[in-house]
Amino acid sequence: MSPRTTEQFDKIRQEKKELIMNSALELFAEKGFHATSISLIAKKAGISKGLTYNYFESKKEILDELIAHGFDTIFESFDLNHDGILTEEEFIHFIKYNFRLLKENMRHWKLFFSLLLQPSISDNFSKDYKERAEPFFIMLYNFLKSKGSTDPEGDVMVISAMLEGAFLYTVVAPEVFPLDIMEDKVINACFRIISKK
Amino acid sequence: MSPRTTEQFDKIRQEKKELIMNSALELFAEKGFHATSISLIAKKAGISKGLTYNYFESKKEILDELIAHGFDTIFESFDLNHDGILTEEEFIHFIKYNFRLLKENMRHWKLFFSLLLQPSISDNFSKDYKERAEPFFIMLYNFLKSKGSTDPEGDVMVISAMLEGAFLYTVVAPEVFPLDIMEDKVINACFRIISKK
Amino acid sequence: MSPRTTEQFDKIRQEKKELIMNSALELFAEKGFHATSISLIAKKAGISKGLTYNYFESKKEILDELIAHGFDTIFESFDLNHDGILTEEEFIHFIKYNFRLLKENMRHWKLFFSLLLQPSISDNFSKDYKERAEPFFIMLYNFLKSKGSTDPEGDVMVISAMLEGAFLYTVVAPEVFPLDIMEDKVINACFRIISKK
Amino acid sequence: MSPRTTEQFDKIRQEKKELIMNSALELFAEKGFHATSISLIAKKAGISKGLTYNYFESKKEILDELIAHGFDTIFESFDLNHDGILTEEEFIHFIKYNFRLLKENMRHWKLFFSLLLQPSISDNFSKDYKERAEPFFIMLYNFLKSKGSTDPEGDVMVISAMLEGAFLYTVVAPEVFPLDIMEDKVINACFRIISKK
DNA sequence: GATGAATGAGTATTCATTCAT
DNA sequence: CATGAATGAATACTCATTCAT
Repeated sequence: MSPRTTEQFDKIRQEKKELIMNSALELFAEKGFHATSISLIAKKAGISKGLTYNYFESKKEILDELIAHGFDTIFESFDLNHDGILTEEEFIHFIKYNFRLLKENMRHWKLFFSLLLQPSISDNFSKDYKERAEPFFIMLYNFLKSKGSTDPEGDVMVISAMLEGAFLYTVVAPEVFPLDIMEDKVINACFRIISKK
Repeated sequence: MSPRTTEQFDKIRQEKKELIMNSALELFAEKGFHATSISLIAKKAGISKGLTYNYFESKKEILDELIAHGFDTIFESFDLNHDGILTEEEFIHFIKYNFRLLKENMRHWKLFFSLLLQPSISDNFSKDYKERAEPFFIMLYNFLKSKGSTDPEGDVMVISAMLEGAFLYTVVAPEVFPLDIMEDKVINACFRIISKK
Repeated sequence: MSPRTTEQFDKIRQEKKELIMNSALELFAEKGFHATSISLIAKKAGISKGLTYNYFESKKEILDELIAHGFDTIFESFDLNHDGILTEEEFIHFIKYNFRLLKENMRHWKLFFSLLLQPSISDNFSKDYKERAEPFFIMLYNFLKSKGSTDPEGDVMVISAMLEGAFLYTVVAPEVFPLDIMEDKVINACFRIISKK
Repeated sequence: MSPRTTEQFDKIRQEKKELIMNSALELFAEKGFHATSISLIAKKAGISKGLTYNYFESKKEILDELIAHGFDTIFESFDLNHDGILTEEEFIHFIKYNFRLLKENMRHWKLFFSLLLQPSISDNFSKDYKERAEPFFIMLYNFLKSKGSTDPEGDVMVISAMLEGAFLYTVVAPEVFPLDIMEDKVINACFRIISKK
């Protein structure tokens, strides 16, 4: 009977917000942004349509927060403060870590791929995405250089293309390209690319 | 006074249909199927909304014809009746040929990537796509085996992932990943993967 | 090679016009005026959409001419210039004659019933219909009076209601109410109504 | 501040649904199904177009519910559980009762007549209608037999034709065939048909 | 905070009608 | 006379968003 504390309210708000975002993420990833209606999101979240607008200004804002949150989940956690040089073991760990992130955030990735392909949906998703991915490329570049690559830039391109392609395949046709198998093959191929100069 | 001949009508129909399909392809590729309205397609084609329905039963039918036509353009021309073994030169030619196809059909590819990510838009696009791509994988498999690959299946995976990723990058961020540069890097990387056992 | 005479042209025009009207009648009777498109009428007539407008100003005009022609067919031919008194035999003939007209113009009747029920389609169909039917009622009235009816007006009402109902049933459910059987029953019932005062 | 209770919502829904159905019935009866637009229904009901779809899936569904409701109103209330034999008084009451139902549901009848004439609008309206009318015919048949009719089937036909015709006249031209007058004439005529063998 | 009724702008689609040939 | 491409207004229906309760 005692009034809830501010903290409790905040917690409830936070949880409800996440509930909505999760529902939205699943639907956006599966059906696309435009084909997903607010009604559907609300229904999936088990709340009323109107309540959605208590937490988000618009459908677009849900997407924006999903993008922001997805970036944080996928890239931020991706803590690359090693100014130093990666060993081979660390590189392997790095690739594996990325595959694990993919596995855990499949729907984010699916959404992100869609957004990359449809820039009109989210104005500067593409730009933000590139900025976020930057450290990844730098790290890869440094690693390849340290390994003696004579064309580290080109190697970054092909390796990240391979990774991106592997991710896309995994997201789109997981039954044909199982993640765990892809992972090993990709790591192995990376080393073949690196070691052969 | 006298009505147009059948040939004249056929010509008009042919041309107008292509006009509509081109407009639609560009918009579908750029904004996505759902975000593209018939009005917009008509406006881009410089015709009235109603006329669109003189040529296509529905918006979905435009997409279906685009898919069919895209498949033909991208895969059919892709004549892989080499039962024999590819030489290295032929392999290089094959990769280059694919990059050329990509270059010429950028918008088809963009559309196709989108459709792969949103299966709900076109019921069995995904299945059809896989069927069409099959010969490609077989050819690659045979080539890798002929080159003495101890894991041709795995190599097919990583190489096609690299190609797919390169295609995706090229389509999505051509300014960062220029097609011509990618092409050379990819060919080079393929050989490094192959030769190193 | 010799140019057709005016008469030939008129004949062709007349025939084509009838062709269109027949197609339209069938469709209007079956699907209703609004649910019948000009395209469909043209297709059924085996001509082009545009040509229809060479013979009729509008879809509405086709209906108007059908109504006019239907009136003529159903009522005009119905030559009741007997100022004198009908014998019983003549009355029987009269009823039979009407059933025969119904049989031969089923679709006109179907259309007319529809129009009676939807006055908005044809502005004064209802008025015209009543005017046309007037002589019929008068004749019936005179006949009943001559037969000694004490309430000829009332008898006109019930007998024409019975006829109208029989017509409606025949048009709407001919399998349950076969025309030939209805005919005998109705004639018989008329006499029972008349003779019993 | 607190949201409406379920009861409040139910009441609103109930009332608004009836409002829409009443508007639709009036328009369908007057102009026909195809000539009545959703806009018009909404305007007549004093609500927005969109709201209509909050209550009905489609225009067709409005019609279906009107038919179902009309059947219930016209036939269900029509309690003919007399397994026994009707007296003449009961028969008179029965006819009068039917005229009263007609009077109270004029628009339903008008709509139903239209639907009978255009089976394409509602797939099995005709079948359902016949099923619903069945008990009526059986009752009439039994009554006529009990009165010593030598051709009860034929008498059912002509009497129901007369009733149907009277209904149609009343619906279509109430000013020429006033319901109350028709009623007496019809009852009277029925007895003349029956008593005369 | 929570509900769902209500709105209005937008979307795909149809169709009577026009018109160049 | 004849064709069918072309138009534009209308129609059924959807959906993000607002708001009274």
